[in-house]
Amino acid sequence: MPRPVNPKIKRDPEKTRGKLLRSGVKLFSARGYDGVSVDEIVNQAGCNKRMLYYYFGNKDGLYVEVLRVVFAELEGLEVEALGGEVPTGEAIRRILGGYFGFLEKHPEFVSLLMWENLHRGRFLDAHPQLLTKSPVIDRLREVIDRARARGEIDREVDARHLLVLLYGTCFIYYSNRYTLRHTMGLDCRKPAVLHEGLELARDILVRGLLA
Amino acid sequence: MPRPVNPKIKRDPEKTRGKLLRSGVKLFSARGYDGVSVDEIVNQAGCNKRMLYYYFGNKDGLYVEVLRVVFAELEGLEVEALGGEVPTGEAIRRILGGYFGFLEKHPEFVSLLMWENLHRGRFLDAHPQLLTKSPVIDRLREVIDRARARGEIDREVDARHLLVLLYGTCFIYYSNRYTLRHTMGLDCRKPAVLHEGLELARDILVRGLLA
Amino acid sequence: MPRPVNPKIKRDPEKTRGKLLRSGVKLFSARGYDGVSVDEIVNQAGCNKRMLYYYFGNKDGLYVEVLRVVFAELEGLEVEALGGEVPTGEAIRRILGGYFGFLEKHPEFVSLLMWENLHRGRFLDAHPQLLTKSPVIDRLREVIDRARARGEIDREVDARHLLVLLYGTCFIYYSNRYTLRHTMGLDCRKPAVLHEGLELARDILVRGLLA
Amino acid sequence: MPRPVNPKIKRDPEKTRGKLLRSGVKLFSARGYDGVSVDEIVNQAGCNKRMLYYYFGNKDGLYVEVLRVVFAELEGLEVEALGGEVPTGEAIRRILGGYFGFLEKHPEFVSLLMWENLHRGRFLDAHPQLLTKSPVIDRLREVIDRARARGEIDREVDARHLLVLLYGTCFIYYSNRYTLRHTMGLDCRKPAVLHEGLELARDILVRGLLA
DNA sequence: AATGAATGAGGTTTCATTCAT
DNA sequence: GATGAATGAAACCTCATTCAT
Repeated sequence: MPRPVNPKIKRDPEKTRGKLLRSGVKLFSARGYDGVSVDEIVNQAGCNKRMLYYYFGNKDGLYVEVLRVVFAELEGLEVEALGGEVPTGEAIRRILGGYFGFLEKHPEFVSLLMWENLHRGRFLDAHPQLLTKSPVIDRLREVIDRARARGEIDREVDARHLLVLLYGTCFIYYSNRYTLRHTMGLDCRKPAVLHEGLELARDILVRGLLA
Repeated sequence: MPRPVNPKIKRDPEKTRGKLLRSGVKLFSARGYDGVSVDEIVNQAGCNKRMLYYYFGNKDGLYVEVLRVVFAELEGLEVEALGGEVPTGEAIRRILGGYFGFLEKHPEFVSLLMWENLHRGRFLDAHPQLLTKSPVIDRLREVIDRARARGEIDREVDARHLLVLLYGTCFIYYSNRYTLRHTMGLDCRKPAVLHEGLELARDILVRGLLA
Repeated sequence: MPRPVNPKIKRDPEKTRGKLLRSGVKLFSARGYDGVSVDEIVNQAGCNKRMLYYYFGNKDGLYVEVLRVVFAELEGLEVEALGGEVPTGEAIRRILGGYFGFLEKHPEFVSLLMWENLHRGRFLDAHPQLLTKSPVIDRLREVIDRARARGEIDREVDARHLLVLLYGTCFIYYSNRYTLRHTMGLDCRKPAVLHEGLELARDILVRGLLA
Repeated sequence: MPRPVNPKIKRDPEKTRGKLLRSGVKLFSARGYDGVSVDEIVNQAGCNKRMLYYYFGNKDGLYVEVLRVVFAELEGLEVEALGGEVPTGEAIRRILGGYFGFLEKHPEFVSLLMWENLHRGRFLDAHPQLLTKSPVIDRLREVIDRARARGEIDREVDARHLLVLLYGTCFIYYSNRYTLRHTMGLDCRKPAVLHEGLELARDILVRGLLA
């Protein structure tokens, strides 16, 4: 009598590795490197503790992979929409809208970026390829150049600093979500509040650049 | 007969408490709640471990005191400069300059605020008085009202969102110091870079508001 | 009603440290650094695991202290008996007897010396003061000089190599106790066997030196 | 129809087994049973961990095979040179020279013998055939008998103890290589030092036996 | 007010071994 | 004959906290 094929596939390397990685993303972004124990990660992943070391070497190794995966989400930030004949104001509006949308959709990105800054770039310095130069900068520089050629902008504008201005305007709504409630009385979990912030930023920054 | 006061006071409660508090500020801001051990704090403070429990109850207690002390530094943020007849543009310029100056002088404030946001306001929720509403908001509202009355501003502007815009513009240069190096190629430790950022922000935001 | 004085003294630092040290001597000599776990040591010492780290820093720290204590037993090896007017042959006999007696009384010394040699002097290189130059060498050199002056020895004899010869003759009976049973059929646990070895060594080495 | 033999043999059982064995010899002799992990052995052997269990059952099994191989090297110790008409003094000189040469050429033998003694013959007791009685003893007994018959030796000499004396004299230079540097100031890695030791031993032991 | 000694739980990592293919 | 995946136990060490003085 032939032994029936076991329907439970027990050995599935990619699945185990993937579950560990997803648990890592979730927990590390929520509580930071020091706030998460290896035990918690493997419990959440539903696998043996030894497997983490098998696939990632150690806790650091998993953390680096988590950063790699989450920071790679940046590639999903559309930048093509800036090319060609887009009017300058519209370009600025699109960048701001793009950042708000991206940060809204990727809270783990916000958190991990903050953890990394608090750790003084501890892991980024060891693995510089994890976070590369933003491709938006070059597009923004083109936008600025075109606008200056057309006379819409009447002075020199450093694309890097302008981008930081745009980015910081959006980032604060997600990074400081909890303290803004206390200091500004704004509940940044409400879509309406975020929308108000985005629209004010669009209004002022477009005017300010083109004035 | 009263015991004569020993001129050599060996026990100096305030000194010990103060040293613990300063060690806590330094270490908690640098490495966060989970990244610091009680042993490290008392070693840095040069006192016995038991003293921490004597003065602050436990690790949490010290942490809360650290937040209290550091967040209280906000009171040093001069806001009087906005009163009276300051022109609108100048007011915006002063707020931006004030934030840059404050964040530059209080790196522990930046860090602890970030830790607290990453912890979803864990300690702030339990101790709401640690971080109160910014007094700048009301001053800014007055500035806006005056400007609208004079016709310098031709639309409704929410003071809270405007302040977030101003604040976020400054905060990003300190909170994301390490990742901006990778993504924007900006070294925010250099005074010149910070100065460029401040001036661009002043230029664009003043124009944008008054346009 | 006054609370009676607790007769059980619970806090006795020197006792705890001492028990840890004695457990270390016993276990490390019996099974080597790698063969013993911290848990075993503290169980044997009857104290908490944390105490080992409190008193010795880590496993290495305890091991070094163990070496220090056991190697210091060498100081008990009497060397005064060689001074003065002792005849040359008697001096050699005394050294051999002294070594046999010492090794017999200090089996942990034999073991730890062997472990250390197998580890290529790993700990000794880091702590050279643990094992200093044998004071017997100088005494033996005097013995040789006197004997040469008297004409009892008719050639140059290097005291260092002569001492190794004496020492090796004794040491092998303790270091190779288990394999000598297989290769030579000698049970070195029996006092009679050791006595035979000592007497043959005395006979041959005294004759050989003075011939 | 017979399946044609594949000329490219990918599976080479003896090669894998041999590599594991050589890795075992190298690592076990250098760091002892407890100091080596199965992972290290298979990494050094360049094969899969499962292979160790396939060929040797478990870690113990490999260790026993390692002892077998290394202890079998003893057979290479020439003893024929003692036969026949060799003068007594020359026989002693040859045994000493033979031991020095053998120990020099087989450092793993020295180490594994020491590990085994430190483990109180743990593996030898379970596998007594690993280390058999030295054939040199019988030859030495013949030498002694002949010498006594010729009147060169004027007293009873136990061949076993004499051989331990010869052996211990040589062994100490290799077993205690590291501690002799500290206690005697002798660097036993230098050929000149070993040569001095051998010659002094020859001088004294031949004289002492024949006196 | 201040201290050194002590604790149990939990931290990260490595161990020898076996499973399923 | 050979492999990568998986496991539970145990390794060394650190944690926040409390006790007895």
